[in-house]
Parts: sequence; structure tokens; C-alpha cells
Amino acid sequence: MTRVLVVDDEAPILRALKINLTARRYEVSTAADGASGLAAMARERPDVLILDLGLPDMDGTDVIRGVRGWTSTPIIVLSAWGQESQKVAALDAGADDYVTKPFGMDELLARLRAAVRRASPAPDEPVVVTGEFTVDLARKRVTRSGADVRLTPTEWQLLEVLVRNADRLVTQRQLLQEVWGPGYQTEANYLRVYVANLRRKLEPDPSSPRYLLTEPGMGYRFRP
Amino acid sequence: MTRVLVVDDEAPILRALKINLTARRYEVSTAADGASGLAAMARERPDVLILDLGLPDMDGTDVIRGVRGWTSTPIIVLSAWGQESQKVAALDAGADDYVTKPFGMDELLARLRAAVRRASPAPDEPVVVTGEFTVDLARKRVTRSGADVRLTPTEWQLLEVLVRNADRLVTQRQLLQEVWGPGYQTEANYLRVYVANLRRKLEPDPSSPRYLLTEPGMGYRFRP
DNA sequence: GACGGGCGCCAAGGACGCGTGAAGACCTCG
DNA sequence: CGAGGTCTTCACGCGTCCTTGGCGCCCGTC
Repeated sequence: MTRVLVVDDEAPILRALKINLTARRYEVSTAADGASGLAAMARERPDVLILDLGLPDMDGTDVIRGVRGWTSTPIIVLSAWGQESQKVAALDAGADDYVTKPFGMDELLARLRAAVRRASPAPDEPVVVTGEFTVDLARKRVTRSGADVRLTPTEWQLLEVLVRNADRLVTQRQLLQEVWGPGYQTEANYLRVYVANLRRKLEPDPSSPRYLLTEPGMGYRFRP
Repeated sequence: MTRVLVVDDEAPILRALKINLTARRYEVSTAADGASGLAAMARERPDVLILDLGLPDMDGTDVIRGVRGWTSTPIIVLSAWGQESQKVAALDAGADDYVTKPFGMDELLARLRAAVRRASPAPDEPVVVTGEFTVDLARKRVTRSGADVRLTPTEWQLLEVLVRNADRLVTQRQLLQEVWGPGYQTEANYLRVYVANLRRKLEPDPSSPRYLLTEPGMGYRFRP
């Protein structure tokens, strides 16, 4: 299910969006100001952010920059009519789309669909195979010699990031950021623990890995 | 340079866009109806398509579907005010963005930048080759005659700075600053040690380097 | 021909990062 | 309310990498 975070300080709009989006089978969470919006982004990792520019505590473009600092989650911006310079600033700060209030719900929903579709251009290779195990990104399943391998949520997220960047070196910072969120960029401990777990479950010889390689001092690399 | 194809049947709008976009250093080509627009897409492979929905010969959403059949080039749609159902149909057909006429040129330009930015997340030159070895910046990988070369973090950082400034002289100060940070700008020792390491790992004859050259008294230079 | 600066090279120590096991905190079920 | 599973945190041993100093060589200069 697609998860949407709505950040707006006007309660009626918040309620209207929540009702409409929930009816369309989106999973909706909300925040009423910029600071708690940023916090919610990090905590809940929604698939899309709908952001009102007229927040009480922060400038809207600063919120956008705060989000863009660590993720490319699509951002749809809401704002009052006629503030064209704001539009430009928001788009340049990294917003993906812009809707002017008052807006039609149908238009917003269409833009939402477009944003989600753009963000997931992954009909490409949903399943990756190695000599030892196979990873099915779409089904979120891992099998090894025919049998399913049980992964915890964190283990799966970590593996997913590595597999999506197959053959690429993924920095420790990047891994921590994408799995645990910003603010964990120094907790390299977690990586050691969870990479060890994955190796134990996936590698033929966990102590001399063939697929989940560590690049000392830099990060990890998945080799298909 | 970014290439834009504008498809619109109204000559004044076509001219205005062409003038404004050209002034912004876009490379602009035009078409006046859907059929020639599709032909131009296939022929010229622009980086972005700006499409007016009100064309004389075809329905706008059909043009979008025709384009989406074979490429994911960003599409920005133009249309008259108030036709909300059209907007929805266009976005669902695969358009990336939507601008209502009359529109401000600044907004269109901002949306254009956003579309291009989304489409090309990799403005880098990811791989550099020499006669002896290849450096893949994106994958953070160095191969020499087919085999991977193991570099330590510091070695890699140093090599990366040199490769990104290929053919340019990089001063010792700059290298020390970018690899070790400010405050190390006098520790020229480090450079000697690590350049020697890199040469040992990459040069065919480390004692008479062909790719990692010393510029006495100044710094170093990478020659691809 | 002696001198000195800049560079290449080597080797040793100390610091740092990684893998590992284990224990406590936390959450989510039954 | 308890039990199982999951996440966090910590300490230890080991291997690697960084730092540092010294030495010799090749230049230029005096």
C-alpha cells in the first residue's frame, strides 16, 4: 500500500485529504508543522510527501531542502494561488510537483499517481539471482536452494539497498541513512551486526563472503 | 545542452517558447501537430517534450501514449484553464507534469528544470579508461587487466580527486585539503606515500609513471 | 665539487575498523 | 500478562590501514 505523509497546518484541509486518500486506499499520516513533518519523514518513510508551503514554524523551501538532504522521495507542494515566485523556489529546492489551492481532489490524486509512478521505475529486473540464492524485490522474498529464507524487516531493507545497487559500492553513510534514517549516520555498529546476520543466512561460508563484500573503511558491495 | 521539443499548433506560443528557451540555452525544435510531433520525437530524441493538448489532428492523450510506448522521456503538458478532467487523463496517460495556460515563463522553466533533473540523476562521467587500468567513479571500482584492484579508502579518495581533474594539474595543497581535510595542507609526506602506493598498484612500471605524473614543486596530474 | 631542497621508498608503531558473540530493551503477538 | 522474536548496545580479538620518521637519490644552485 502506498504511504502518504501530509504536512499542513490547516485542520480542515488535513481532514479532507486524510478522508479522501484513505478512501482511495492510501495509508495516510499527518503533521501540522515543518519540524514534526521532517521528523515524521525520517520515522515513517512514506512513499510520497504532500507539503503545504504556508507552515507556521518554517519556510516551506527549507522543509524541502531538509528532506532532499537524505532522500529522493517525491514531494508534491500545496500553496495559495498566485505566488509564482514561491512555486519556482519550491521546484528548484527539489519539489517534484506543485498544486495551487483551491485544488480539485481529482487533480491532486492524478498528480499523486504520476509522482508515485515516476518514483518507482522498477519494472526492470525485480528478481536477482546469484549462484547461491535469489532475491525477488517485488515479492520481498529470498530463496536459497529452493527454500524460503526468513529475513527480519531490517535485514530485508539492508539487503534491498545492496541489491538495488548491485555491483556498486554503497557507502556506510548511505546504507545507514536508507535503512535507519538520518541521524544514524555514525552507528556503523548496526551495519556490522546486520551484515553478519545476512551473511549467516545467505553465504555458503559466512566467514569468507562471496556475495556481500565489505570494502574496508568505505562500505559494502553486493556482487551478483 | 538540453534539447527540448515543443509541440503546439498556435504559432505565437511556439515562437514565444522558442525565443525564451533558446535564450536559456536550451536547444529547441518544434512541431505544429500530433503526427509530426511524434515523428520529431523519434527523429530527434529530445530530452524533454512540451506538449499542447489542444492539437488539431489528434487527441493529446493519444500523443502521450504514442510517446510512452517506447520512451520515458519527460513530458510536460500545456492546456487551457479549467479542463480538469483533461489534466487527469494526461497525467494518467503518462505525462510528467502539467501547466495551465496562460502560464508564467518562470514557472514553466522551473518545471522544465525539475523534469530534467528527475530524468538524469547521474550527471557524472562514471568511467575513465587508460591503457593500463579503468576507474569507475560510480561503482567506486578500479580494474586492471580484468582483475579488481583493492584500494584503501585514502588511496581511493586520492585517486578520485586526481581522476575528476583528469589532465589538470592538482596542487599539493588542494589534494591534501580534499583528502585529509584542512589543517593538513603542509603534510606533503602523505602525498608521497600514497601516490607511491597508487603507482605500485596501477602503473606498469611504478618507478617511471605514465599516468600519475609528478609536477615537481607543484603537485600531481592524472593523464588518461 | 659541495650543498640543500624536493621526491621516492621503506619499515615500525599505534590507531582504527571489522567480525563476532552475548545480553538487555523493546515490540508484538497470543 | 507472558513468550518469542527483533532491535540495540557493548566488549573483545584480530587484521588492516594510517601515520611518522629516516634514508638515499636526483636535481638545481652556489
